[in-house]
Amino acid sequence: MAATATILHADLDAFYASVEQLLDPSLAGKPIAVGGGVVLAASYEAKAFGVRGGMPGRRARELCPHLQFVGGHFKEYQRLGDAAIEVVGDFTPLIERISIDEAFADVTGSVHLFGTPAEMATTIRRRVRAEVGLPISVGVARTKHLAKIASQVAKPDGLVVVDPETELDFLHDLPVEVMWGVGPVTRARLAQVGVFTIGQLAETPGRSLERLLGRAVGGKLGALAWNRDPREIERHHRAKSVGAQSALGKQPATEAVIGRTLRHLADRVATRLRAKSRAGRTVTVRVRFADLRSVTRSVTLPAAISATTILAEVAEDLARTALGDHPGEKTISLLAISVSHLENDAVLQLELPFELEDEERRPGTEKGAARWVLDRAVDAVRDRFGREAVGYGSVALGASRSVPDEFRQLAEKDL
DNA sequence: TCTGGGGTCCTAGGACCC
DNA sequence: TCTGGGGTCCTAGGACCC
Repeated sequence: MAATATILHADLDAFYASVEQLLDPSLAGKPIAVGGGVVLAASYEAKAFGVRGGMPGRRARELCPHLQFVGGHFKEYQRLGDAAIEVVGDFTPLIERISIDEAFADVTGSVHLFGTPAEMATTIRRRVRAEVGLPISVGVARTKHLAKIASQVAKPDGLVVVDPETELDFLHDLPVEVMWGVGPVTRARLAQVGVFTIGQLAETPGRSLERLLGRAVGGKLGALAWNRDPREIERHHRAKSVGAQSALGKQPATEAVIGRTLRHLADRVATRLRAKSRAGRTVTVRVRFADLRSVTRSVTLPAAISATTILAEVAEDLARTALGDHPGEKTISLLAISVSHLENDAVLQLELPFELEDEERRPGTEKGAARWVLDRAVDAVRDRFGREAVGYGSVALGASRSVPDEFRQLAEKDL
């Protein structure tokens, strides 16, 4: 018989909002939201009124007139999130952190040291509350997927252990939307064929699911409905892409607006690439129009790049192509740049041949190398004196920055 | 119910190669 | 010149997650 794994999923409750209530006890027990224009996180007291993350601030206020908005203490989120996950790390080195406020842990080999999984989970919850000051919910099960569902069911501030003997009983009464990978579209498609619970999903033939949802999603959901989840803990992932985006409200689709915004975004993306000693071959630009429809254009270069000016030029070309294909669109509401196909060691890429038509873009040529060296110099100055100390003339975008830079950094999934 | 930012994975069609 | 089959890469779009 195969050894049965035990996976634990730990998830801090209403994380940003709980941190704010911890930092300012007068907020405890009250409906609060972190954010302003958009709700980044809502306390459970606010959730009781229907306030949800991602909701426009105005809508949230309508639902909950006494809702109190608080500014985010972003550095504290990082510190306290790290501290909580470190408590989990005291029980096993096999930790997979999936965001600032949640992690999987494989505690299969830890039972001899720390007792049953239920005892470990109880201790983790008690210690996080005592040492960090925050509520955390924990799910324990044989698989990652089930552990994750268990922690959702446990919220707020609870613990759910799924006995391997009764896991299908536990799973099959739950609605399909608690599953990983079932969002609004998939939920609606399943509802159309009368599938609302995971049990009903399990009874649906695999062929039907694949026809309805596609091979990958259908196959995956069918397996998960029977709790066949082969995934193991992955301790470190490397980012596969690095990107940045900027919502613009409504702006005219002019060269000036697009150039300024893309240079700013290219600066952010390229700086982060260089900081990680990485570079990428594929550049993707997304343009969202006023009606929120969006198009993407991408190009794969013969060699990886991480220089700000080169990235900006490639991005501007792509944006021009995208807009050229939609001549009727005069207003844009968002621009984004993403770099993928990442390779290590940006320095080495300088030596590779490069065959873009434009001389200056060649990383292997003198001008390309000079740009890269200039970028590194700018990076170094910023490291010492701050990011605003020096820029490319486009960094002072400032005007409609609805989300603070600190939040952007939290959203960067790396590590 | 039209709201942010940073990501991952999948699909489908076409180009190109053997 | 038509025909078959398989594989890889690229591009565009979509669904989903935190």
